[in-house]
Amino acid sequence: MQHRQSLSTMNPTSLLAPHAPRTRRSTIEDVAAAASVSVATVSRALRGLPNVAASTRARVVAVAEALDYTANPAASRLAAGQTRTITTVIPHLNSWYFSTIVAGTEAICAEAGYDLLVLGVGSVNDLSRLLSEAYQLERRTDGVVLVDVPVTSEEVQSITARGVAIATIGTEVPSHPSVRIDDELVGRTAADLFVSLGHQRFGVIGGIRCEPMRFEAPKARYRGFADGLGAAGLTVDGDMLKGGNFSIDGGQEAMSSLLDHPDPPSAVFAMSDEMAFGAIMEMNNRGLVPGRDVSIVGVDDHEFSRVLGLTTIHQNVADHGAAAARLLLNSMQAASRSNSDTGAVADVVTQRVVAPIELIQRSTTGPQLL
Amino acid sequence: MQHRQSLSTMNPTSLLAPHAPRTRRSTIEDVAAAASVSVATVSRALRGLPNVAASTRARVVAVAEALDYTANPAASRLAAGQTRTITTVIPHLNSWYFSTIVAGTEAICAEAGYDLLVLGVGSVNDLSRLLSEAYQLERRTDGVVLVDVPVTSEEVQSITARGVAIATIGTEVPSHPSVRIDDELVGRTAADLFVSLGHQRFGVIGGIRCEPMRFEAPKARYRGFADGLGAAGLTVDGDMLKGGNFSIDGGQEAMSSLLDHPDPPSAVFAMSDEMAFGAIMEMNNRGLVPGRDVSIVGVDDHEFSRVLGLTTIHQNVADHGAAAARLLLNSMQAASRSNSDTGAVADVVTQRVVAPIELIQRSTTGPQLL
DNA sequence: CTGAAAGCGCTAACAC
DNA sequence: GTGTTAGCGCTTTCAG
Repeated sequence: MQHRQSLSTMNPTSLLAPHAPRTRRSTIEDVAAAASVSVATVSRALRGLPNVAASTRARVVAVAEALDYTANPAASRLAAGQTRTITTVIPHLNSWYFSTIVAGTEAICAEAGYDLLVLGVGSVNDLSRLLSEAYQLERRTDGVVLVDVPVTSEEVQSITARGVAIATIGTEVPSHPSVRIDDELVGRTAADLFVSLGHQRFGVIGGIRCEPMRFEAPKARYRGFADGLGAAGLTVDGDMLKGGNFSIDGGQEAMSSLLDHPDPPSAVFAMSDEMAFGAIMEMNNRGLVPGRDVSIVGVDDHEFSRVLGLTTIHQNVADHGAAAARLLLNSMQAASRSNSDTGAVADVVTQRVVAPIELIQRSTTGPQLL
Repeated sequence: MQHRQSLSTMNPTSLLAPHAPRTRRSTIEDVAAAASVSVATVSRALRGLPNVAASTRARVVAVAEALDYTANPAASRLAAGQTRTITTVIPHLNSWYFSTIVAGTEAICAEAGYDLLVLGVGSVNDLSRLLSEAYQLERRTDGVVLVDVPVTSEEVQSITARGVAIATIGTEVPSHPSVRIDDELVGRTAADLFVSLGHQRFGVIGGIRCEPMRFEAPKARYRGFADGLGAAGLTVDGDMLKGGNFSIDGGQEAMSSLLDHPDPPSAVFAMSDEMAFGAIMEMNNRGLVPGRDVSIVGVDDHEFSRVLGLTTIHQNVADHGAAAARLLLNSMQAASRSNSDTGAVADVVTQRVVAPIELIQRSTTGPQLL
């Protein structure tokens, strides 16, 4: 299969491979020829490497532009062993929280010239598929953003051993960049609010249910909530903690069982807005008015929260996605520098950012009556 | 840089390229050697091509499995000119409608062993970036799913000319597979509902605003709505059609101006649930009760619609994403077959599916009072 | 049905 | 600073 020759000797489209482009693309050789330099120089010039005379670089860049030349990604990947692709690994795609994160990540990747691969890991098996040798993670991506996916240190090991960079959102893993919020503070904020409103009987809708609780966030939020109440001499009953599965339906069921309790709560802390929505639905069904009969606070500041007037603890989710992408890119860059540098690389690689949160009071919280 | 040799003569990790994997991967040559066949045979066997003895194939497959071998995607891409990647092109990532579609598409791609690239095209310029020669669309993807992105036939031309397959969602382009709903029927359904409830004064919240209306759906929905009313001898005032931008805020503003009208509507057709949510917010602000003071119907059956009790016209968005992915995959397959076949390929390539819709009555619609 | 060999388009030593 | 050259790991003619 000799493209060049067939192109010059016969109908160019006749015998090409099934999916071959119908239009001839310029290659690095074309640019080299047109700029009267070697392909190596073109490669260096275009990638901004040192060891290229400014004048040469300018000429090469100009020629490349004129020829609409860009390196064939497959070829660079094969030759360099890098993919210029990063991958977001997410539990569900169809939830506001996750898709907003992806949006933030996508923006940064696009800006940096990286492709973004999206990988849903609904069940735990999916993660192991990703980690299996056969999947060839390192040949598909230079780095992964793990979004609220719990990983063991062996799993992290197995990823880094392949030369794939890691950043996490919502969780932290040792010696890798991460962005998260202070989940204990989230819980404490909710508690403080309820305490200040004079509530005394509390319910919590968390994430726990059947699943062996591998997620840290719910635990931390609960801890913060209990601590906050404790500071005011108050407590939550163990049986007032219900699992809501971070879904609307789960939130509704949890609220239902909370309200069925002989001594129901006057204030409910839902660990996500979506669960709070379900809880509010259940209140409506029972003719209860949020903020009057029962107060409820959520977490996230989902775009619909203001529609319902939900009091919530805001976090800037899109920013988290973007920030994690930036950290990941930085760490990859630092890692590659470290190979040429002499030894000790600064731990820019291990930045942990704890993003701010903010209580947004709307109408679903009010003072304890009677 | 001779990997093989350095590996056998020295510390394997010492002189590798910066990002080279730390663990040696098996290559097609390893498999060939272990199975005592040529690399060509391995390649054929593993890809299920004909011209391989069943016994040979079985042996090769077994060996490959034992060695955890999978082809290096970059190498296959370079050699074959196919990427085994498909790309979803979407206006916004952070909206329920779009992210749900992506979720559906992702599932199918994963199943088929394709990678899924996500490309946001917020503004129109982004589309032209994708189409620019320099972006090398065909070297990044084998096919694109255009989700509600309006394209001219020149743009379609430019994509197919590169050998990239196309499928669309929400729109149709000549001779390419698509999945959409019957937008006129959507409008008519809304109209019929209002008519049956005895309403006479109508408002419409559509997508139009400043932007030159390139989108077809809003137009078709409006047409259907007007037709449906017409069949009952009713009409919509031209100044009762407001642009809501398909966003919550837009819906709220639109509703606000509708209600400010001297003779406000008793029934409002919002072309998306999200706009309906904004509209309901505005009603709440004014102390109006949806379904009693003003009826409103949305489109989509967004997951929050049931929280608000919104009457809406349901469409199965996740299915649309999956269906489009399947059609795209099929058409790509058909296209590659057509190169080896003699002539005429069936027009499986051009399937258009019109997905069903369903009216879901909840509490935001009620009979006309007084 | 199978093997040999020529690329795909680029990057990275290594020499000059 | 720049050119030469040897691969990266696969696919695909072309012979047999």
